[in-house]
Amino acid sequence: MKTKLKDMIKTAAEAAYRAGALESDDFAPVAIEEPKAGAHGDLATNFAMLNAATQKMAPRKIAEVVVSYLADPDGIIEKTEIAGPGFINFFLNPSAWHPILHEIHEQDGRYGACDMGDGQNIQVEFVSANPTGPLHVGHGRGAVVGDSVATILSFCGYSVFREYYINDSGKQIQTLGRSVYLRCLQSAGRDVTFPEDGYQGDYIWDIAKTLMDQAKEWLLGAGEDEAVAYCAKYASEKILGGIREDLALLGVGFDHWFSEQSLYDSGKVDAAIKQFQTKGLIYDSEAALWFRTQAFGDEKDRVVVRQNGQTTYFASDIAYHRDKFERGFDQIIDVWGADHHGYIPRISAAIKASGKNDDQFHVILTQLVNLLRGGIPATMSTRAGKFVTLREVIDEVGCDAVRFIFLTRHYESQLDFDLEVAKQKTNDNPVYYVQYVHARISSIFKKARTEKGIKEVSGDEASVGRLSEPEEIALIKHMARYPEVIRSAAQWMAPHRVAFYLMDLAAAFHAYYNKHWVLTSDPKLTDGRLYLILAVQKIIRNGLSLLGVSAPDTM
RNA sequence: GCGCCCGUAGCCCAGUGGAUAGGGCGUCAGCCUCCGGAGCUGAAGAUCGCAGGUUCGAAUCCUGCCGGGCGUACCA
Repeated sequence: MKTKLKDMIKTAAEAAYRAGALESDDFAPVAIEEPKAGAHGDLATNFAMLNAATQKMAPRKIAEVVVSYLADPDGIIEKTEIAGPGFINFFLNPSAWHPILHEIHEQDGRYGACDMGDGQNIQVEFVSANPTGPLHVGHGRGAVVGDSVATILSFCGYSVFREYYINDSGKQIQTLGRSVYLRCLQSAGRDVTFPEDGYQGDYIWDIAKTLMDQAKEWLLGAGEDEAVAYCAKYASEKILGGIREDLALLGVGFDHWFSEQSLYDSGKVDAAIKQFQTKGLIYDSEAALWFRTQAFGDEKDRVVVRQNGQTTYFASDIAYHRDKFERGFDQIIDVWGADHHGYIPRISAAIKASGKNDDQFHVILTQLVNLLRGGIPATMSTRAGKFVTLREVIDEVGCDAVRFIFLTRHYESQLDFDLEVAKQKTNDNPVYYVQYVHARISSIFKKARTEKGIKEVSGDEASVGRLSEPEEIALIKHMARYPEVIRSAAQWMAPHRVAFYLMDLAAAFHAYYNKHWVLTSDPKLTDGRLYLILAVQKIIRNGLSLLGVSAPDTM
């Protein structure tokens, strides 16, 4: 509808210029918006104001000229008004909105999709939590945001690849192995001290017990290095398996789980360091190797190989991000917790040093999550010892509610996640409000079939033409907005826009439902209304699927 | 100190330079003879942190300040 009107305005302005009524044909792009106040019409444009300078005319005068040259072959405009500083307000015929319904039904699950991405290969790397402990609720936020962004981008024509980077190498895995090993020794009654930097959680005890059941003799007899290495491998695989399960429960899956260790095994870390060394981007100082990140905008240079000869996490990350581009991705998106934001300049520097443009690299920083129970911080858990795990939250609250709560805030605002609120089935927790629309419509159709004997909905002109109630037109107008909401959600990588849209649509539906009867004694009117609410249901289902939330037929 | 994010009604949050700043919770007053009340209608409630600036127009852009969070490793 907006594009249609846009074209009409552009055509009118050009016609006015040819007729000599306007001074310049250098027009600003036409922007159409929906006025907040109904008295300002269905749609409006600030076209006249934007062009006041180039036309050297008063905005209201320009508006008059444009309106007088406006052609409306389809008769969609009921009337126009010039208002305020020079807005042109359009009041449309209600019937002008009817074709939207056919569009929705024809495109069905693809309604709102677009080809914005033009098939570009885009990689979304998210979660990537170290396999040294269970996921917590903050990881859950990154998982849900990353997953939903990926789904939306895919819906908008990008070829999306989801990836999880496993930090299965280096110091923290060593520490994990040592922690497990020491717990094994302790459980065998050996008097060993457990270091402060070891992993304290109860899950380490659980793993140690399992290991002792399986290989007690070997563990206690083997050399320490060998035993620690074995424990590290066993524990990290075990924990990673748990992480996969937790994410699956959240409806999050990946195309590839990328091993950090594989970068070392294939020599890609060494290769990256060597190549940057020959380019003079890595230098030797104080017995360590430094990357010249400062030359690319970082506040200081960063170490890639430490004095002790070990590479840093940054070294493998350089290799990893190079590898991403070598695999042919046009765009890469990293979803990180906000506590890693200081890492952006150095990764960005590494990418620029590799000859890539850093506008091909985008970081989504999800702000931290405060877990509460009834308003009180719920940092302590009865089971896991240290913190409440993501798994416990999903088990208690449910996947749909967890996802929706994460997606009803912009990822850049901090989030208080209250377990008590998340379990409530009130409008404090709007996932149910939206799902309820879907279930309610299913229920109406069930009733239509069983009690009215209605087999199918025709949606022909005679029935759709009966849709003239203000609430009906409001619903269709709302649904007409859906495609641009999706586009903006993709453009800004902001799934919360979809969530808020769905809540608004749900409100419009509930209001309609409360005021008007769908299953009337008039078959044509009933058919039109069923056609209308079926469209609403499709969009609710469509939108929820972009958020990874289910659309139940009964609740 | 420096860097990043956030300050919008009692509380939680939307808001793409546009007209009278929107929802939800909570509060108050109402709505079921019949499609699911996990619903609807109405009311009260805001100096958009503060002060400047940019322009026809600023919650939105710029500068400074004040709050809060996070970061500032040869940790990950």
